[in-house]
Amino acid sequence: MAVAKESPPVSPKSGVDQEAEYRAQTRLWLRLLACTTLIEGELRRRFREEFDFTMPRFDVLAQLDREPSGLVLGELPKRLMVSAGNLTPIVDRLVEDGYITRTPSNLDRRVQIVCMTVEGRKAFRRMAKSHGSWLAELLAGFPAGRLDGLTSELDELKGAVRDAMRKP
Amino acid sequence: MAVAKESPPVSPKSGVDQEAEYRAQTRLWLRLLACTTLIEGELRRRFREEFDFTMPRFDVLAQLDREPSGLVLGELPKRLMVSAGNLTPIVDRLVEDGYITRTPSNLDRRVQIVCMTVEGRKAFRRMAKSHGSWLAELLAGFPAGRLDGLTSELDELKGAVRDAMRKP
DNA sequence: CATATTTATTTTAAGTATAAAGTATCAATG
DNA sequence: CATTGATACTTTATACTTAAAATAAATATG
Repeated sequence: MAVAKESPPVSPKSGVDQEAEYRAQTRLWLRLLACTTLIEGELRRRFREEFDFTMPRFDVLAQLDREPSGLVLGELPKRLMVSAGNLTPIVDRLVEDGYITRTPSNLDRRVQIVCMTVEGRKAFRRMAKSHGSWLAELLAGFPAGRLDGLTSELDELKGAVRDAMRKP
Repeated sequence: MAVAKESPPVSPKSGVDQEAEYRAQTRLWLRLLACTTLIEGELRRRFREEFDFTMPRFDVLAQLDREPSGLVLGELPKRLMVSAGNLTPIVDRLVEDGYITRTPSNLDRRVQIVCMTVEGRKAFRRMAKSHGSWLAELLAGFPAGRLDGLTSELDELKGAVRDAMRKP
C-alpha cells in the first residue's frame, strides 16, 4: 500500500521537487552561516577584550601546543585552512611577542621550524581555558544529549561537501 | 530498574560529566566552523572566478533585491550582521560600478537611501542563479530528506546562543 | 533658544583573507 | 655541472573585518 505516494527513488527530479530542494539547501546554508558568525563574533570579541588576542593567533598556538618539538611552518596553512601568505605576518607577530620561535632548518634552508616558547605555552593554556568556558556558556542552552548527534550530522555534511569539491 | 545508572536530573554536574560536555561542545564548534569555512571558501572562489564579485557585495544586492523602493542604509548592517564602518566602502564600490544608487533622504539629511538599479537587478539575478546551483552541487551528497531536520537543529542552536548572549 | 544627547554615517587603525607574483633553495636531469 | 623544475616561504595588491573616533544632523532638555 501507499505505492502512489512514494517519490521516485532516482533522478530526474520534477521541477517542483528540485525547487523545494534548492530552497531547503539555501535555508540550511544560511542557518549554518548564521550560527558560525554568531559564535565566532562573540568568541573573537571576548578574546580581544580579555586577552587582546585574535583567533587566528590563538589557532596557531593551539596547533603548536600539541607539538613539543615544533612544527614545520608549511604544516600550519594545511591544518588551519589558511593561505600561506596570510600566515607570515601572523607568525611574525607571535615571534615578535615572544610566544613562539622560528628557526631555519639545518637540513633544508628553505624550511622554517616554529615552536612554542615556555611563556607562549603558559599564555595559551590560560586562553584555552577561557575559550572552553565561553563556548560552554554560549552552548549551555542546547541540550547536551544532542551535541554528538548534531556533530555527526555536520560531519556527514562536511564529507559530502568535500566529495563534491574533489570530483570536478 | 536501572536506577543507579541514571544521572542526576539537575546540576551540579560531576567533574567528569562536565569535562565530557566541554569536549562535545568543542567538537561541535569545530565541526560547525569547518563546514562553514569549506562552503564559504568554495562559494567565494566561484564568485570571484565567474563574476569577479565578492560575497559581501552579493549579500548587499540580495537584501536590496527584495526592496523595490530601496532601503535605509542603516538597515543593511543590522540585516547582514556586518558593522556599519565595514559597509561604507562596499556600498561605495557598488554605487561606483552602477549596481545601486545612494540618495540622501529629504526628511532627514543624515539618512541615505540605497536602491538597486535596473542593471544591478539584472546582474544580481544572474549571480543568484549560479549561487543556487553551486550550493546544490556542493550539498548534493547530503540526503535531501534530512536537510530540514538539520536546519531545525541549527535553528535551535542559534536560538540558544542568542539567549546566552542576551542574558549577561 | 542654547546646550546636551542621540542617531546616522564616515574615517581611521590594526588585523585578516586570498591570489598571484617573486625569491631562494633544493633536487633531478642531461 | 648547468639547466630545469619543484618546493618553501614572502611580498604585493586588493578587499573585508571590527572597534573606536570623528563628523554631522536631528531631537530633547533646561
